Amino acid sequence: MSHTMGARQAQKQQSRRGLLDAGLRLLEEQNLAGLGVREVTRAAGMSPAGFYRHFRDMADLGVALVEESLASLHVLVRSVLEERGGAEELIDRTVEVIERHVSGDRAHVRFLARERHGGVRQVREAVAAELDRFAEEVGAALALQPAAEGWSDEELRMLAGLYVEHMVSTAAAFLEAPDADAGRRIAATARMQLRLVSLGRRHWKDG
Amino acid sequence: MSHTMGARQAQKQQSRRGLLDAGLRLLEEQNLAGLGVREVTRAAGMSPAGFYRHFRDMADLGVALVEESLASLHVLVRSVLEERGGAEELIDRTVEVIERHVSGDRAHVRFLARERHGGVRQVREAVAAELDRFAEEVGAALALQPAAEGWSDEELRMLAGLYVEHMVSTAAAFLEAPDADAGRRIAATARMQLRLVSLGRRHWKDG
DNA sequence: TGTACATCAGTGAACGCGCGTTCACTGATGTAC
DNA sequence: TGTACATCAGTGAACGCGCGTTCACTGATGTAC
Repeated sequence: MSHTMGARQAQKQQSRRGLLDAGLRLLEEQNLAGLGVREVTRAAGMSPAGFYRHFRDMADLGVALVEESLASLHVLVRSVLEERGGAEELIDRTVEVIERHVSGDRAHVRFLARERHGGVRQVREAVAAELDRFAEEVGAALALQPAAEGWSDEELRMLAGLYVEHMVSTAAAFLEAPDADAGRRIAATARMQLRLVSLGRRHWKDG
Repeated sequence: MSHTMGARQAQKQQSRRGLLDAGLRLLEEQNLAGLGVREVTRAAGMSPAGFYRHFRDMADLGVALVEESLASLHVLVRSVLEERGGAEELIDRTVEVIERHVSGDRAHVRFLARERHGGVRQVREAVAAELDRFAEEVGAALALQPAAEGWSDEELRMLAGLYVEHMVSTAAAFLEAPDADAGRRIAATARMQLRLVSLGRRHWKDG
């Protein structure tokens, strides 16, 4: 990954990207478990044997895709958490950011949704581990807010989990939206749901 | 399905069940898209060609599994909706029912979680349609509660959607729980989340 | 009840095919002097 | 800078294998009389 990379390494990186991109594209319409070495190399314009210079097998390629999928999600979460402003604007921005992310990086989001409960254990575990890290990150950010006064770690984790789950299922819903109108309805629903959660949060320490 | 079924039809039904059961078992560890005709018939003790007396192809078998998976989920939703009692007991019972359902019908629940965003369009659409029906059913039940006074249809649908999503993700979490202790933590978190949603609901019409 | 014919769930063999993986290879890139 | 050797990403052919699907069949069940 160093910038002092020889021509050979640079070419190898490029081939690897070619395989990952071809895989990602093919995975929009099928499962990782059903994806073949020959299929990916064909789509990437490489001979089948070449695959093994980059990955041990398909699961290995899958794990690499999880890593880059979640790297891009990390950017999203950060940008939501760094938002400032009142609760309403924060909710609007959050839903906007999710929608934009899904439309800008469809393939990665679809891959995550599909393989999160998919048939390849290593990949499932990689996704679960990363989502847990998100929830932690979100929990840490929540802890810094004044509204979190008096909340225990457990309570913060539970709230963070609720937000992460909501984010994931909203993203999945956007993914399936057949047209712009459906997208608008999903966004409206997601905003209301976040508002309801926000209300619950505000009154958590009342009763 | 009539009780006046000849021996021939009864045997055919039994073979069909054998295929469905074998498929369901194999699908605990892999995707529908990766499941083979030969694999299923082998597990069911039938010759490969026999498969075609029952299903057109694997997607067809998958759709049949969605139907029975959701029939069993329907029972669960009904039993939750028919609960009476205070909010706290209702929440406790809901989480209990979900946990019991997951441990009693693991294979069906896993199948739904896996194929909901899986690689077979027909199956994905069947699952989505059924989950929508659930949300409607839940919404209709919510509308009958005194707490729903003044709520618009849209608001009720949004709340029902939140509950259904929460149910699904809680079920998926139970599925992955490695031991009883993890199960207890998941249940505790789910209860708190439902309590928070319940609070939000109570104050929805305040502001 | 008995007989003759019809139905059809399940069989077993056969087909052509694409798969994952291996192997010795080639030739461009890298390195030592 | 030039030369001789080493490295190694990618090739193309080959392998054995299990796949989905078809087909003519068998024999138990169903039906008509």
